[in-house]
Amino acid sequence: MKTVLSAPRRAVRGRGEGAEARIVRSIGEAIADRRLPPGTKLAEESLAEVFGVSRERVRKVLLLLAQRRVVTLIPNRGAFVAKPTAREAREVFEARRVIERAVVEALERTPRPLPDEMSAKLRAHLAREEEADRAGDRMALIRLSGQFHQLLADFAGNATLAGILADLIDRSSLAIAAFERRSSHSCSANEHRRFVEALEAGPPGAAMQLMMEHLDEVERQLDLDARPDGAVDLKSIFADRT
Amino acid sequence: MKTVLSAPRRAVRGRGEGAEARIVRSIGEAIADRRLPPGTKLAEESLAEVFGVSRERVRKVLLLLAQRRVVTLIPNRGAFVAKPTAREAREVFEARRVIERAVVEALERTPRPLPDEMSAKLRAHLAREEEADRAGDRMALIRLSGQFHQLLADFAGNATLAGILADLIDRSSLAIAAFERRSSHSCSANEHRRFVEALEAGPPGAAMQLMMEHLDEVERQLDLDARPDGAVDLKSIFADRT
DNA sequence: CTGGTCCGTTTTGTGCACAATCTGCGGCAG
DNA sequence: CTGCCGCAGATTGTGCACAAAACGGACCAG
Repeated sequence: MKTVLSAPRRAVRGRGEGAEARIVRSIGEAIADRRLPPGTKLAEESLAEVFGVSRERVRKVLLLLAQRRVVTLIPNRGAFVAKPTAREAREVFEARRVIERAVVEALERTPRPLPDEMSAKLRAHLAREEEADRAGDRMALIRLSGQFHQLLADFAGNATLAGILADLIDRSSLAIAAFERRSSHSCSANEHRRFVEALEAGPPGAAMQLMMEHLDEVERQLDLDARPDGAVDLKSIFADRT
Repeated sequence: MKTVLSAPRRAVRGRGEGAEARIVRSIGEAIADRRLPPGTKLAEESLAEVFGVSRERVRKVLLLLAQRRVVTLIPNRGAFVAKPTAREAREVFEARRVIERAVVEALERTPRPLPDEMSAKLRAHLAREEEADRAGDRMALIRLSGQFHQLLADFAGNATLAGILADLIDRSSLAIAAFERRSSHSCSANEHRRFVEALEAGPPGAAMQLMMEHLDEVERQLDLDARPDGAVDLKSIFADRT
């Protein structure tokens, strides 16, 4: 008699091998999309209910997200969507410039014309961005904008760097959510298209130039001198009083 | 009557707020020092006993280390000291070049002469490296070598980048442990001293040049064409057989 | 009205017990 | 002798129960 074949047990709500990865992605996307603004409390019980898993699984997920600095864990208080400081925001953008410079350098080293697959994926992505732009779907535009940079990093061929950049992109979203000016309307789609065109047919260095300006532009649209909502730093306000 | 002041409860073995951080550091250092070579099994029960904490705390620590790619978690098999592939090793060194280039650029932008504190700390560190070198204390030399790069990153003033580099340095240690040539003797102390001298008094760009050569040299001392111990890639060996 | 204390409720933290899975060894059929 | 099956022991995974801590409102004194 054979041992009972272990029946595949996937259908159960929220279980299985990749359940944690799924929840991490789900929460991560919600944060990147700004559906969960910085400072939002992430109660374990609620999340467990929403995703149909046990509380300890949620706890594990929150620990992972905290490691990526996307959520902040305060002992005995719980988990909150991270609210970066102005300093941290600047550092994140600086780090992005450092890494994306290397990404673009790698891309500029690939022989022209670009491989068909790369070119096709880039153009398909641009199309989706412009589609979202026309439709006025701001949320989709934000997500796609991040994915564009991620796509470039993937093509650069260094998975380690790409992984680091992925975190930084998520944290950029957080910084933008925390410091965005009321009036700002980043037309990333446009700048992305110009970058791809420069990469495919521009003179050497043109793509790099555009990318650096693009990143500067995104950062410049933030109001990094203002304090993030409700987090007035009393210490700095009274620092020079006697 | 006031509420009872919460008595400090630190003395208990392994407990308290920072217990996990302590264990993470402890295991991290052991790995960086190569006392725990790649592939070593990290059994939960044993670690719990060693550090005098419960198994679930160890479990949490292992999850954190896994996130940093310093240990590998295999479902239902346990935790092992990570054994990087040759490709991953190359990627890590590439990523280090990218980040440390930015670090050195920042350092070269600081006005000369260097601030006293920076200069003093660098020289103190060099002294310790040379001391370890003379004493033939290879383990200390390895640890100090990593700390040197960490020190530079801290001075560069971007804590985010410094944190990313910290992970990469740990992973470099793993790569070195996995791929080091028998005969290699990296005289990092020497190269570090020359770098500091160039940074303090050399012409612009000299320090950068030395740092890039130094990183290349470290990577070149690895045998990245050999397979890591015992992990023969059967697929590639039989790839061209019919 | 202000400030403070107390206490019930809610939320987070931790240990424990049990379930699931893997590993190694011994026995047995061919 | 070889290969396979199955069992025993050890190790990891997960849910649960309880402990600890924080929040919020009520109450009260000044």
